[in-house]
Amino acid sequence: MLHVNARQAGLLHPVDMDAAHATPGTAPRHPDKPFLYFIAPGDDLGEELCASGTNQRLYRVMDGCLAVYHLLPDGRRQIIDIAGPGRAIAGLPGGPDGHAIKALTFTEIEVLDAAVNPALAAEAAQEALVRLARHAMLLGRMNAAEKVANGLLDLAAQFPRKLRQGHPVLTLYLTRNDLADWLGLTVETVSRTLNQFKRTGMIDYAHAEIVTLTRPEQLKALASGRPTLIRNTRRQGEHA
Amino acid sequence: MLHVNARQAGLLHPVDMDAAHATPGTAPRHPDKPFLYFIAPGDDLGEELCASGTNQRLYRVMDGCLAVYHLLPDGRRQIIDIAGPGRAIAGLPGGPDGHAIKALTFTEIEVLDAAVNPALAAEAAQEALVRLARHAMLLGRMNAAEKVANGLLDLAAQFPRKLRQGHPVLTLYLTRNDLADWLGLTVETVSRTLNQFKRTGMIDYAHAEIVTLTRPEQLKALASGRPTLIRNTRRQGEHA
DNA sequence: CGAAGTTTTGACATCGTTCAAACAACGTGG
DNA sequence: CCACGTTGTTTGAACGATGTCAAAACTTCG
Repeated sequence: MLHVNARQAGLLHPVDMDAAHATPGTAPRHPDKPFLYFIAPGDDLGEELCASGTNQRLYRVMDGCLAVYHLLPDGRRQIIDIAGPGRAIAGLPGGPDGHAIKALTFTEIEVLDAAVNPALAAEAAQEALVRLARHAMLLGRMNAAEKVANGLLDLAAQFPRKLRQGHPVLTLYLTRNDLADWLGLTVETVSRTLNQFKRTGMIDYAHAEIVTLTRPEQLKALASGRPTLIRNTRRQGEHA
Repeated sequence: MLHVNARQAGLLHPVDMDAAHATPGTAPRHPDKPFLYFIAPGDDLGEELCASGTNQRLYRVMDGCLAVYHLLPDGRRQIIDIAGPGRAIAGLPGGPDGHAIKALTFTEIEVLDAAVNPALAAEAAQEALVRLARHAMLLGRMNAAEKVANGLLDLAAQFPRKLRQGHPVLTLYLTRNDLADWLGLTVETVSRTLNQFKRTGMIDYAHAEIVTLTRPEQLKALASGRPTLIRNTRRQGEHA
């Protein structure tokens, strides 16, 4: 039997393996019409798919998980956004400033031409902007615990989830490494923070990739950036 | 005689003081037509100006400098973008996720309705997205020196500048505090980094707000995130 | 001159990174 | 079914970059 681990299969979302294994990189046959596409975990949406010439592409995630990221010549990586089912993201025209997009699990996307769907394109840009601005706040002004709390809540909101004993259960399509590159931390710090959350009872997990949010309210309090009652001494970026 | 310091007046850009002092917050009389507007340093573009009802506003900076920022309930601030002459930025509809915009010097803007200029709106959104993505990389994956180098080069590119002895001269409309909130650092670190750049001859300044880039190439090298020849040991966010 | 705000500098603390190693999960090939 | 390699996660110990706190030096301006 073919083994597929929780992260890849998503547990909640079994996929058609044959379709998922279709080689990516093949240009859609009818670029003007919606086109369904399957991507395997780890695969990049290549240049061909990302932007063909001048006309900008739009991707709607039907199922699975995409990561939009940038690389430094150096090798450092920053994941700009994580997109789950329902999200539409724009493939910026390539070049040095063009971002790359990668699937974190078996993912089904709909490929559209931005010129054909200006309204959807505008909406996608708007949402990306709002999310990125929030993320900049996170990257520039939050500490490790706040970052991880925000990350978990974002993922919980984006990915369909079951309740287990009344608590939201979340399948992480991101590895600790992905989380680190998304939240501007290192793998070790992410791991330590998650384990700290587990010890204090805010979350729970047996397998690294399946997390139960046992105290979402506490996570929300941490994530919100509200002043803590217990004397918040922080000064970084503080304004009267 | 009226005294105006270098930061406020911009030295290179004398402004009509009477016009500049016009009280902000007054709604444009013809929202559908381009409308010129003057803002004094420190003034926020209020709700009235930022977004009137459902129709989104667009601002084109004619002269001066705007900062787009977010606040945490906490008081922490993150400046999302700095916009100089020529830049067009969108005023997102208010609400908890709506950003605030503030003038850092006497600033003249043109107020447009996004619905009336969809092309310009799309272009502004696109540029904002590209810049924000770059900034996320900076915030999440760069050290203090790289951040400051990038900040200086960005400002040098955005603001009209003279050459002094062949070197670009830059008027900082941002205080050290603004720089810190933009780059995800503290005032002290910004100050120390700038002084370090001065000591090593990459930049020079007598007044804190007028900076000469004496070795732009070195700044660019620092800012680029290229692996240094002298054994770069960094590992954070690194990928083969 | 004196008050207020900004920048700089120093001493010290700390959070997050670095480095190293053990551990766990998974898949492959014998 | 088991040994083994690979990849991801966890943990510990030490270090260091950057934040924090405090105060002095400047600048601006009344």
